[in-house]
Order: sequence, then structure tokens, then C-alpha cells
Amino acid sequence: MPEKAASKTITIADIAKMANVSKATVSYVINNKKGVSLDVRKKIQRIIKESNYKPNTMARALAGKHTNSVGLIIPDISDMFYANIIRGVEKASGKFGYFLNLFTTHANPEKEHEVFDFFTSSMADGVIVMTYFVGKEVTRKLRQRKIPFVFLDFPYDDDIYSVSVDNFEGGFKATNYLISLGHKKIAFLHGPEAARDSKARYRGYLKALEEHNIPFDKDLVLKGDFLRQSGFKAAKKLIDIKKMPTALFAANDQMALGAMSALKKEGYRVPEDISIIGFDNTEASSFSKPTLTTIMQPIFEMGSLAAKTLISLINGKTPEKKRYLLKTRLIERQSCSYYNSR
Amino acid sequence: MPEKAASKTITIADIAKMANVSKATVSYVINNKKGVSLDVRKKIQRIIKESNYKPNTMARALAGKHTNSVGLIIPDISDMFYANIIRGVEKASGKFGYFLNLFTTHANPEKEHEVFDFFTSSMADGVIVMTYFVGKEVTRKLRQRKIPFVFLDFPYDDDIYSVSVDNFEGGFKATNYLISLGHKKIAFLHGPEAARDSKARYRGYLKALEEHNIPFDKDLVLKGDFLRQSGFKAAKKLIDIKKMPTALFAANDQMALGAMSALKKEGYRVPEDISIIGFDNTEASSFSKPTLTTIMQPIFEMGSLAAKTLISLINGKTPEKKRYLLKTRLIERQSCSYYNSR
DNA sequence: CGAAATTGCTGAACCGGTTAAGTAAGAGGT
DNA sequence: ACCTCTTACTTAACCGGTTCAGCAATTTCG
Repeated sequence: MPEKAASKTITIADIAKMANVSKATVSYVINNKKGVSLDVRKKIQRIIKESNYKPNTMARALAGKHTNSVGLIIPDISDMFYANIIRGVEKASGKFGYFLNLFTTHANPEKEHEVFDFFTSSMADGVIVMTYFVGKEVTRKLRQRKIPFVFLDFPYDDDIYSVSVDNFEGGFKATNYLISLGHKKIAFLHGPEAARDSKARYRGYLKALEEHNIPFDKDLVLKGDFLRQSGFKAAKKLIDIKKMPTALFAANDQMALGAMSALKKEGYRVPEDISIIGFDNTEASSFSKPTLTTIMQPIFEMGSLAAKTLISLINGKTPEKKRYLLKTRLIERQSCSYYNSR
Repeated sequence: MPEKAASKTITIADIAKMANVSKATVSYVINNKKGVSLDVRKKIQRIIKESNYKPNTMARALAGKHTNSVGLIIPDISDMFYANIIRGVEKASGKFGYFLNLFTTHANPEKEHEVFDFFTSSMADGVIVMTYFVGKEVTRKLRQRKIPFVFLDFPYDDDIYSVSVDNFEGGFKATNYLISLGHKKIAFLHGPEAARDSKARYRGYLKALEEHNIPFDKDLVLKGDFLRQSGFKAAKKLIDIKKMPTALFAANDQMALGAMSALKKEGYRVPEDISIIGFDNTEASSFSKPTLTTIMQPIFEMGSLAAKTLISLINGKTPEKKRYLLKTRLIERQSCSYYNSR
């Protein structure tokens, strides 16, 4: 333990003494509560300013019951997706005077529990949760401790606040776009089986086909795993089975890019021979050749909406909706063009 | 009688009661201090576990003098650079049982002060600072409050702990690499004037030339601003003045990529006609065509080393070095080749 | 004009822990 | 046996705030 220094930090008692009032009065001034005359109030404020006094956060948190900080639990911070979440949460929290406590679980169940326990023991006034192992247990814990929480990118349950991206709508939008360009033979490339978001995008794809009375062709639905390589393989497969679609919708950019390079390698031109659309609007999507048309997720907004919702909750309000589904946006680039019937 | 149980959160007093001991004894057990018999210790531990008791973080922080969390102040989180810093800090902190409090200043001086005041009023046991407006003032504040701190990517002063990347060595390494490939006419492309890191890289460049007795040619030194566009322009300029180097070292990847596209556009082949090396190893550098050889900064390590150093400081140790300079790493890709004298 | 309500401030309990000082019982030394 | 050390706990003060009950002085009002 560090040697405790002798230079006392200034406390509320010191201020009270200087102003010839009680601690209580100082506290009321600090918190802008009424019951203090203007004279005394001003005097105290002046003394506080002059002595550069800052109330101790821990003591406030202990005595009152709020820390003025929100917690954010995410699996990792290895890519821009999470970075944008953080930014969104941080920005919105800051606007309301809240600070951010960041916790990452490293997709590790043990660590995840640890983190939850930490929150559970007061540390943040509320918590935004984005995790792999969400379970009844976690929500039960949070409920038990009466700490407000919002789930992120996981429309978990009906009676839980959550903010997510509308992947269904995104899939629908992507497919519709291709259809609007005249395409009818549209392939879909799945992410890993377990991926909820990929599935939702697929449902959007089906819905769009259906709405335009385009017959579903199961040969045009391919398996992937969100990795570049799987896009590459899937494209090869399409070529092999000699059922070339005129457009391909990949459940994420990585795979779209993989498919693109495979197709180009085999002599297909993008977008002249085949249009490709991805999902995510990753940085790489704007560097490919041709640049990749894709669906952008409003990640930043997701984070910031989650924070806003949480803070309302903290303040005892009851935001109207329980589940927010954010709309995606189509980013038109070069990889898609009108169907060329030639 | 209604045994009123308002779902109170369980405290150390409750545990003490259950175990028929005093709060103090429970506290000793929680903190693994000696002076408690094995029997009692085990009993208390069992009760703690059974009742799922978690000590209140705020109270501990107030009574003891540590929060078990480290603060990290960074300007923003908009790119992978910062994301990696965060990861590094978070990982290392976690290993020592510390949590991370993240604060971003949005490159806004006002916000920066706010954040510092927050820390100043206890909230983290120590803080890692990475900021635009570092000044005497900030370090004075931190010193005054006796809160340990470490600067990141800013070898600020000799008597302050700091962890940075050795940009000089990186510039030296990049240039040396080109020289080892037989190049003698090597251009350097600067970042913005104010950028310390760019300057350091330049010094490394000069040093490498000097060590190999390669005459310095000021025409081969170009101005840029770290943005892609400036790389593009610089390359054009090189072409115009008809003093084509055989290699180009850009102070960051963005500019390297910009230069690459300009050169390709004008019919130069990379790397056959001109080798290009960048700095940063951004994601984009591995997607270009040809892929970009570059210098990687050990960002993650920087964050993690900063955290380790800080935690030593917190624990009253005095780490040996005050300024850490981390070595960069050369990432060989396709954009550099042997000088072709043909 | 006297009672009631309001205003302005204080004292003290409390939040949930940590820790220094004190005590009683048992162990060790001579 | 006597005195001293340890060991194992307990008591109570404290960390730095918040907040409620209480009280005196002042204002409002029937």
C-alpha cells in the first residue's frame, strides 16, 4: 500500500468551517437544493471555488445512492464495431453528466461473472450490457440488485429494455435494392449458424423475394462463417454448380469481399457480370476494387440510444418503448449495377 | 409479526451477525488479513458465499483508500489506434485485478478539465493520460492530489513516467530496410508540422541515410498532413520535378496509400519502379494492391505496459525506468522490392 | 394580534466498509 | 508460578459525504 501523504485533501467539513456553516448547508449548496439563502449560498460557492474543492465521488456515492456513471459491458474492443458502441455510449452519457465505466469480458464466462458482481456491488448507477453469455442468471442478478440495465444488440426478452439493429430490415433493404436494379437471381451467403443477426438478415432476404414474387431457389443459399475465406469458397461453389446468380448478398462485408476476389479471379466482372452487396460497412469495404456496396449499421446511434434509455431509467422515468430496433442504411458504392440482360 | 424484509442489500454487518462475529473480523477475512482462526475464517467464507455477499465498492474505496480501478484518459476512440490502447490497458489491468475507467476528452479542453477534476476527487487509484492539451497544469493537479499517473505516447518530461513508441527507431528501421534493398534515392513524406511522431520518424530517416553515407537530397523531402490526399499530391509533385526516387517512405499509411494510387495512376509500377513503405500498419495497408509494407507500432503493448507501470506505482513500487520507448516492428508486404538498376 | 406556515440553518444519524487500539485467553519462557 | 508474548477477536472511530428531524426566526393570514 502506498504511503499515505500528509497533505490533507480538503473536505466538505473544511468548507463548512471556512463559511461558518454546517456541513449540511454546504451539501445543499453543492447539490443545488433549496433552503439556503442567496447570501450564504453565494458565499459558500465562492469559498468552494477559491479553495478548488471537489466533493469526493466515493463518499457521495456511498451516502447518496448514485455514482453518476454508467457501466458498459462488452465482449471486447478489438474492432470498430465495439469502438463505435463505446463512442456512442460515452457521448450520450457525457451529455447528461454521466461518466463511463468500461468493462470487457473477453468473451470469457468467468470474467463475465466477475464483472457483473462488480457492478452488482454498486459502482455504476446503471449498466449497458452486451455479452455472449447473457442468461436468465444475469438478468436475475441485475434485477435483484435493482440496478437499471439495457441490453445492446440483443433483443433478449420482451420485458427488458434493449437496443438493437434491425437486421431483418437490413436484409430486406439489401435484397430490395438488388431487386430494384432488376436482379432476380440473387444468392444469399449465410454467416455462422449460431449468428442471430445473420439469420435475421436472411429472413429479410426471403421476405423481399416473396414480396416481389421472385421464386426462392435453395441452390442460391450458401453457408459461410463471416470470415473472408468462406466468401471465397462460396463463390467458387456457385461457379461450380453452374447456376450463376446475377447478384450476391453476403451477410457481412468480409465474406462479400472474399466472394468478390474469387469471382474476379475466375474472370467475372463486378458489377457488370455480378452485383455484390455486403453488410456492416467495414472500413475495408471502401477500399476494395470495386468498392463494396453495403448496409451500414447505426452502431454509434445504438450506443447513444442505449445510454439515453439507461439514463432515463436511472432517473426513474419509464421510456416508452422497451425494445428499440434501429434502421440500417444502404451505402451505395460500385459493386452493384443494373442487371444486364445481354 | 410481519418480518419486514424490504429486500435490503446485504452488508458486512449482516454477515457479521450471521457468523456471530464483529464486522471487523469479517473485513479481515474479506481482505485476507491474518488474525482470524482457520475455523472462523472458513465459517465466514462459507456464509459469504452462501449469501452471495459482495462488499460495496464505494464503501471500500471511501474507508480504505483504493478503488481497484485505473483511469484511462484518451482523446477519442474513433480508430483502431485508441481501441488497441484500451485493449492493452484493460487486459493488463484486469490481470492485476484492476478495473478500467474510461474517459474520453473529445479533444476538448473543457471536457478535459472536467475529467481531471473527476479523477482528482478519487475515483481511480491511478490514471493513464493520453491527451492533446497536456500541460504543466494537469501534471501539477495530479501531483498535488498525489495520484499516480503515467503518460501515454507523450514522452513529456524526464521526471514523469511515460510509455511511448520509439518513432525515431521506427523511421530508422523503415529507411534502413529500403537501403538494405539497395535503394539510395529515398524520398520522405512528412506528416503535419506539429506532429511530434512524424518528426521523430524523419530524424530516424536522416540518421539511416547518414549511417550509410547516402547524401541527403532535400528535394526528396515532401510535406504532407497524414491524410491520404496529401500523399497523392506529394507523389504527383515527385513526378513533376522529374527527380523520381526509387523508394518512398511515408510517415503514415494513409499517405503511403495515397502516393501509391497516384503513382500507379501515372503508370509507375509498385514495387518494380518504386518501393513504398508506410507507418502504422493500419487495416487498409493489408488491402491495398500491392499490399503495403509498413512499420507496426506496438500499440497494445503500449497500453498494457502503461497499465503495468501504473499499477506498480499504485502499489508503492518505483519502476526502474521513467520513460519507456517501445520498439516498432517491420511488416514486410508487397510494396517494397530490391532496387532494380536495370 | 395570535396561530400557522415558511424559511434558513444545524445536529446527528447514516451509508458500508477499514483499521487502530484494546482485551481476554492461551502459549512460552524461566 | 509469574510474567510476557501471541493470537483471536471486539469496540469504536473514521472515511466524506447526504438527509431527516428539529428549532428559531420570520412571514403569512384568518
